[in-house]
Amino acid sequence: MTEKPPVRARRTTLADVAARAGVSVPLVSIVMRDAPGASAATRERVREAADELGYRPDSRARMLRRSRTQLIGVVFGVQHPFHGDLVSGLYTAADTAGYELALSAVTPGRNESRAVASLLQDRCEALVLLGPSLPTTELADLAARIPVMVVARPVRSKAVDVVRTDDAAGIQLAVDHLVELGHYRIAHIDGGRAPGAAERRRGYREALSRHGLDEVVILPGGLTEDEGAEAARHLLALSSRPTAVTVFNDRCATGVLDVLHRERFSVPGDMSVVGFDDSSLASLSHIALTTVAQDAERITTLAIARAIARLDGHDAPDEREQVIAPHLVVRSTTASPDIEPAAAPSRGVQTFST
Amino acid sequence: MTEKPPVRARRTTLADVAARAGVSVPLVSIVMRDAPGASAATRERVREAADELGYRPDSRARMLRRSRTQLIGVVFGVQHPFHGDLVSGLYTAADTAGYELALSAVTPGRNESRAVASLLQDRCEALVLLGPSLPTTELADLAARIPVMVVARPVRSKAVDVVRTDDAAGIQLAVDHLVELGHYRIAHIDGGRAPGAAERRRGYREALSRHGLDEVVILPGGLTEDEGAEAARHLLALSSRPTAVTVFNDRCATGVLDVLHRERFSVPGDMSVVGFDDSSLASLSHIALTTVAQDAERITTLAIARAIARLDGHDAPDEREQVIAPHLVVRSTTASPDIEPAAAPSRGVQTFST
DNA sequence: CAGAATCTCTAGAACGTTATAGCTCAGTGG
DNA sequence: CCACTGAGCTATAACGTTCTAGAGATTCTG
Repeated sequence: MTEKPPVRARRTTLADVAARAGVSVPLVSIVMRDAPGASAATRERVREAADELGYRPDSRARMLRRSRTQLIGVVFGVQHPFHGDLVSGLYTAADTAGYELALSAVTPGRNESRAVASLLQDRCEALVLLGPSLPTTELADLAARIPVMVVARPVRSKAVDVVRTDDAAGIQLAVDHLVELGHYRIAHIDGGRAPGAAERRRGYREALSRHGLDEVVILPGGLTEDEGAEAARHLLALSSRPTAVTVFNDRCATGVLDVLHRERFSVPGDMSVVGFDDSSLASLSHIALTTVAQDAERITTLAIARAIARLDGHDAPDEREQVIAPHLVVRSTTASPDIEPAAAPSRGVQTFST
Repeated sequence: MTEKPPVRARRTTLADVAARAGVSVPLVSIVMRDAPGASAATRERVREAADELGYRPDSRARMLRRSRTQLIGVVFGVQHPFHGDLVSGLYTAADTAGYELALSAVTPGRNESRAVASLLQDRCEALVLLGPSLPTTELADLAARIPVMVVARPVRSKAVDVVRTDDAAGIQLAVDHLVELGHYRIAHIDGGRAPGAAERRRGYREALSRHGLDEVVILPGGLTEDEGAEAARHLLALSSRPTAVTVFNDRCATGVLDVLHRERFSVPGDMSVVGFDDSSLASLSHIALTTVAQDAERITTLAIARAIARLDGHDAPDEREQVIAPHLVVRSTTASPDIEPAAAPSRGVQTFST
């Protein structure tokens, strides 16, 4: 019995610290929580003992004892770059409100139902779902058990709260910008069945009609670079070619840009391009995509605030769906259609190649 | 006292199920865990009661009572796309081994220390750190408390386990491929202080000398598209221009490609480019980057297996550092340098622009 | 100086689960 | 008829924390 392989010394607990400091267990708890009820001298002594033993509170036991777990569950897609921005924002919002976050990822081998189930086992008090693809009925069922915040997807059910960008207004900003520059043949590359795509399509139509333009050109696109590239080829094949295009998102727009470059079109000389998301892609200096920025910070702040309001019993029905205004970030892929770029070797090449 | 605002019905517990089924609490526990010690008839009855009440086990209480939490903590960067692949792999590996994962993200406002601290509070049994930037001493301190697996970064300390790709071998694969195609002026764009960069640099040097090539060209690069673009401009300005280049990672390589296209260079006609990571970027049809693929599935499987081995008390010192062989994915950005592409309008343009 | 208020601390119970030990009852073998 | 076995179930005690109630000491108040 000289060797005990997995000896794994028991974690130090409040009881260990209490014994070392010569006080009771609850008093140590009081000190560790900075709760009132201990003298300064004792606090000092207890803290010292805790440090010496390397004490770390056990959040499982803590949450078990408290009625409130102060835990908000987040379901996010591990592939989607914009979810990264949202998760960052959620962390800071939750932190300032004194809540913790429990992350549960959706991966190719782990669907949303599993992700949600694990968060329910962890006894989260509320759930934040980023761009969920669960059917509305399941979302409603879930919301019967626990407050549910859906981010970046419109949901018809009244059971769940929604925080999302005003997609229609975003595209309208883009069209306004293009019209102001002098464009009047403006196309839209679509996101298909993706969350928000229908709204953006609608915004495009409305903006055009508001400006008295009737040449509606909607091309099937998608969420990825490949789908954008495909759409761009169709765009260039049109008989009366538009001078500008609004694209469902930045990834898709990057695919469009790539095809334009390969086909020797100058951007923005021959074609202005506007994306959507203001993802890290867009701000890259060699892409410099003009794009519609979603206010991730505001979205996440509101989602957390609303979740906490629900937990506190404040149900404001008028805030069930919060639609956040986006803003336009103008970079280098948009310009007036009639101005010939001063030093644009590509312009000549385009003439050469057509 | 007619209204109780946050009434929030208490979760159903084992006791509720037990009362409904007319049995004791421990028996319900036995049934829910599929443990031996209950008759088939009783199991049926208990399960029925549990379903009716919508019972969900409380993982906090469960983990508190068990000595083992069966929980592995993962620290990952929310920005880094490759971490997404790794997280996916970790989920499936942990799942098949009967472990749960606790995710903790590193964001601009949440550093690695905080991410680790929160996992320690959750009483994870082991930690998996993806490409951590913590100093070696802190990693060693951490490893004194809990088994630590470092993924995708070489660490000198013997305290932590490491699972990583053989970066040097990866670049050597790339160089071998290029030499085979007939290249002999091959440059390398560097990753600076990034994890793995030093190894890749070394692999480049060794591969060149193995092939008897002495024209070592190492250009400062980085992890991002912008840094790749910058490096590409330096590359093109070289007096005796290389015909091929190996780049630190795919993002950086994308920046290189973009500058090459803008400057009217044909890829692979005028310049072959090889990336590293086989990220989703590389496989996009309009980029089609030849690249060195890291075996994410194998890396994650080994990391989980090793963590569990540690927990079971098996410490195999010879497996402290596991170096995984990468493989080359050949796409369309590499070709022989002397073959003029058949239909390459850009070739003429390049001549035109130089 | 009595009584009240305040401060500092402790005892004990509780959160929801599971491990351990023990109970009951049928069946079995001597 | 008794001891024994084993299956099926229950009582009790933990896990580590925090809440409630209250004890003892000190200070304040009139």
